[in-house]
Amino acid sequence: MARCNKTAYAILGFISKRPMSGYDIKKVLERTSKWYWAESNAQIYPILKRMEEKGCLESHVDETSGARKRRIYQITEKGLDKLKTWLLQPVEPSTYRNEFILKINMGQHLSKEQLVQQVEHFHERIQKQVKEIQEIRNYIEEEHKDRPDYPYLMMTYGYATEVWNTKAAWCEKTLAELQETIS
Amino acid sequence: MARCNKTAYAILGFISKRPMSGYDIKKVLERTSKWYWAESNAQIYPILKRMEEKGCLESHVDETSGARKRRIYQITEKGLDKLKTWLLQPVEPSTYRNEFILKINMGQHLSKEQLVQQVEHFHERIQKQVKEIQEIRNYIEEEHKDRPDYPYLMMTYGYATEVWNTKAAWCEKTLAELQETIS
DNA sequence: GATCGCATGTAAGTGGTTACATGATTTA
DNA sequence: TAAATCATGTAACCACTTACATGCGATC
Repeated sequence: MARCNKTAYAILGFISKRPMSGYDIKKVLERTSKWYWAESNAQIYPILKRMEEKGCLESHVDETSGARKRRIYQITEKGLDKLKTWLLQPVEPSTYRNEFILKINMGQHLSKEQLVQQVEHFHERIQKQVKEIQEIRNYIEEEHKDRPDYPYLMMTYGYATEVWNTKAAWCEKTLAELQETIS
Repeated sequence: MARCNKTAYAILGFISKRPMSGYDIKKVLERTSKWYWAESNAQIYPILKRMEEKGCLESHVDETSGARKRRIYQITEKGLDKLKTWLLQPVEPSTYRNEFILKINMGQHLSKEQLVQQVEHFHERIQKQVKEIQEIRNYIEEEHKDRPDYPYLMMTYGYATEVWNTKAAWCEKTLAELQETIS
């Protein structure tokens, strides 16, 4: 598994939940998963084609859909096999790139006020994300309790809530510390 | 700032702390920063060259070093200006790619035992990282209290400790939940 | 004299983003 | 009829990784 295209497996995984078009995948990712996985159109469409050629997906055109016709993809036996094999592989650390922490690390080159601004901006972003995650979580708890992946969705949203809240708490603590040294 | 090469700024930032060779940068990143920033040699060396051409860095060969001679880079006025300008820019969300959470999300395709294995493996990794971070933090607290960036290092290690501990706690909670539903 | 660590580097290829093109249908 | 939304797609370019090449000096 030196170089397995994770994006392809991600797409396979989302389609395994229900048949979808490329457009659907983009929407679903944006709405429910952008805090842990994102894709651009330029990735999605070529991968869908490639995976159909390989026999991991099959598709049909949805004649009932308006506007331009949608091509709906669904996972095949072979695709599901491949997905399951991948899911079993232990997750090895990939290169982290935390630009915010990098900038804090270089804090000596900024004034206290500038640092405070950076942290406040990050804090606002985190809080917005916490809110968004909470909203989707509530929606799923109310409308999708019977989904087969319901417990796993709750696990991931639980992870997000706890980790993001910790980040927010760190911001508050750090801002308080910075405030003290300014005055 | 549509497409500013963050890697270049990261390298500039680390060199701003003290003059270093490409080799040093790699070592320092690996030892102290790999939990939030990593680079490969194939990135570092060409970027060093390019930034010297642009006048952001200047270099000399260290004649005293054994083996192959080391080329030491240090930041210029221009480089420091560029770095500071970049540090002021607010950090916009970049595409997250959390393979572990992705796999948990697809948990319906795994058996409980397989899921437990995944979480345990992740847990071990997180714990190892927490320990590593703690070790470097202690080392810096004991040996580098007088560094100008000391308070900023502590902020970043504080962030790491809290966030990673939250991840570990989530693993423990999740494993307990999974254990219950198995037996 | 083999091997390890220091030190710098490159070729080839993959992965990914940005920005744009296209065109149909619905809504204002 | 203009604008928005649905829907699919591509060209060009940049970022990044893997794997390897090179070669010196110290150590075993």
